[in-house]
Amino acid sequence: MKLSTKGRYGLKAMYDLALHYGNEPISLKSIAQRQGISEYYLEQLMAILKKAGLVRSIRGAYGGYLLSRKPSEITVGDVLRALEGPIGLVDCALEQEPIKCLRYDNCITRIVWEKIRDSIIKTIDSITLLDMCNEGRKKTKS
Amino acid sequence: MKLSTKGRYGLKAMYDLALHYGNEPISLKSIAQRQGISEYYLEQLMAILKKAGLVRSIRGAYGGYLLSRKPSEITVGDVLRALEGPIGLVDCALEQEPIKCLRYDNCITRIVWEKIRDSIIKTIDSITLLDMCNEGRKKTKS
DNA sequence: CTAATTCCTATCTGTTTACTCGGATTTATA
DNA sequence: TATAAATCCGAGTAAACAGATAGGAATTAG
Repeated sequence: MKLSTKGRYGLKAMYDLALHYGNEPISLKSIAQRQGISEYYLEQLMAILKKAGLVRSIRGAYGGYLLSRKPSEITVGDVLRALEGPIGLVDCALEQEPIKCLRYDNCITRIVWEKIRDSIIKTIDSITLLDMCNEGRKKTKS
Repeated sequence: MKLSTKGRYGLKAMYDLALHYGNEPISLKSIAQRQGISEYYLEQLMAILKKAGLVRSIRGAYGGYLLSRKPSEITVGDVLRALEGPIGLVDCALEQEPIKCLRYDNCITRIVWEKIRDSIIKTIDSITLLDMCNEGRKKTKS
């Protein structure tokens, strides 16, 4: 039941961008260094996030990445869906286009997976990048 | 964010055993056939469930497996923990013995993973095998 | 004694993950 | 305009893992 590094690293990177929201674009290299991630690998994740419309990029010297919306308007769910695909612990209980096996209609375990999925969705859709930034500020104060 | 077949198949098997609770032991072969699972593979899962104390076995002809407690006293969480290990989407946010990286104390994303984990835990610990049986009865009636 | 069954351990194969690399393109600035 | 700093793009790879298979020993009801 583990998340891949896509989701893990991706949220770190998005949080990093959120902390710098409003300033100049942030380079891949600096994000990778701060967050302890392989730069080359992160590059691929940013491409996915860009395609999903969560970040935009500026090429060339002094270029980098920016959030394409305010931190308050990007949820953890947005990030995870972009990187990990539709939410769900099993293919027959994905939030979108569940893959129906032969036993689909009579399957009781499926109902369990759907309940778990819904609790995950409720949580990830309720946390924004801004929430995370505020949480971070609380920490450094104390 | 996918569950392995351990958890998937394991819960199916446990549900199957719950449906037959109170009767003679159920053979691996019959569970595998009803649930559409490889018999040999299921064997390994049952060994894990047995070691975890969730089922007991009777060897020899006409032997098989039985729940070691009443369906009302076994939760989905019990089954998943036995088969998948401590709950958590990332190693630094496991419910038991989280693996602390260097950034552990200052890591904000970790807090997110913990919230998701807690919502999963709340759900899986609130559903028992009996609940699943009742759900199944509802379905066949309608 | 026989057939049915669990128990135990080992092995295999395909897929996925996480990462690396090389080079093309863009662009701010000196 | 030259240069360095970036993003962009596609390919390749090693290790880990999932899922399954197999063979044979031990147990037991009939």
